[in-house]
Amino acid sequence: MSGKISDVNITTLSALSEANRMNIVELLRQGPLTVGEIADNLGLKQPQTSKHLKVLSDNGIVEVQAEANRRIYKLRPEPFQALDSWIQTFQCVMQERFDNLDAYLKDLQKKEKL
Amino acid sequence: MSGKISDVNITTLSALSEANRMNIVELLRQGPLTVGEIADNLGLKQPQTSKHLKVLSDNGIVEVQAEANRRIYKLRPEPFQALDSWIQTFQCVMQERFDNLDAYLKDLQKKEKL
DNA sequence: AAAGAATATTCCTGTCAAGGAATATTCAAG
DNA sequence: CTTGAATATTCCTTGACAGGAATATTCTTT
Repeated sequence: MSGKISDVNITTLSALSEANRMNIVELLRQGPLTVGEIADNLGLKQPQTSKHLKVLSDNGIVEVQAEANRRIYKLRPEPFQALDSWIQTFQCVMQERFDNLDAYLKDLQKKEKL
Repeated sequence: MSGKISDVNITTLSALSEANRMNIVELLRQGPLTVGEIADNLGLKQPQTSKHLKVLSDNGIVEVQAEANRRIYKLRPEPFQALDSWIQTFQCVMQERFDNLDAYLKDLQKKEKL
C-alpha cells in the first residue's frame, strides 16, 4: 500500500545520508552546476565528486545535461516532493501533546486484566 | 551557519536509511509500542530490534519509558520537525519551472566571453 | 590527427554497520 | 531466592561503501 512510497524514500535517504552528497545537494539547491564547480566549491576531488553524483543520479535526486565538455547537474524535484509528503504523515508526531504514552499505559493495563 | 541543521539531519537520515529502522519508525507513527510488539509486528528478532531501537534512540528519533519489565518506545517530535523545516528549504526545487537550466547556460556563455 | 580539458570508471584497500547466536541484565511472581 | 519473561549486550563474520590513485573516455581546439 504505502510500500512504494517508503521504498522511494529509503533510497533517497540513504543517498542523502552521506556528508559529501548532502553538501552537494545543498549546494545544488542554489542552482545547477558542473562537476568541476561542485568539486571546487566543496573541496572534493573530481573522481569522488563524479562518483557521488552518480549515486545521486542513480537515485533520481539529480539529473545531468551534457553541454560540450561539461556535465551540468541539477536537482530533480520529485524526491524532495516525495520526502515532503512522507514527512507530512508524521504531523501527529510533530504536534505531540504528551498524552500518547498515558493512553498507551491505560490500554496496557486493560489488556493485562485478561 | 546552517551547519548544525545539516548535521542534525544527516544523523537522522542515516538512522532512517535502513529498511528495518524505517519500518520501526513508520510503525511507531501510530503510537508507542514495546520492543516485543515491534519485533512481532515486523517479524524481527528481539536482539536486532533492540539494536535498531538503540540506534534510533542514540539519534534522538525515539525515546524510552521503562514500565516494569517492558520498555515502551515512542517517536520524538524534534527530528521530524527538523527534517520538515530542512525540506522546506527546497521549495524552489520542488516548484521547478524548467527555466533554471536555461538561465545557467546563458550565464555560462557570459563567463566564457571573458 | 594531436593535445589538452572535463568528466567517468576501475581497482584496491580499509572501515563500518548489520545479522546470527549466545549470553547478560532486569524485573515480577511464586 | 529461584524461575521465567522481557530486553539489552557482546562477539563474530560478512558485505557494502567511501576514498586514493591511476586510467579511460569524450569533446574542443588547433
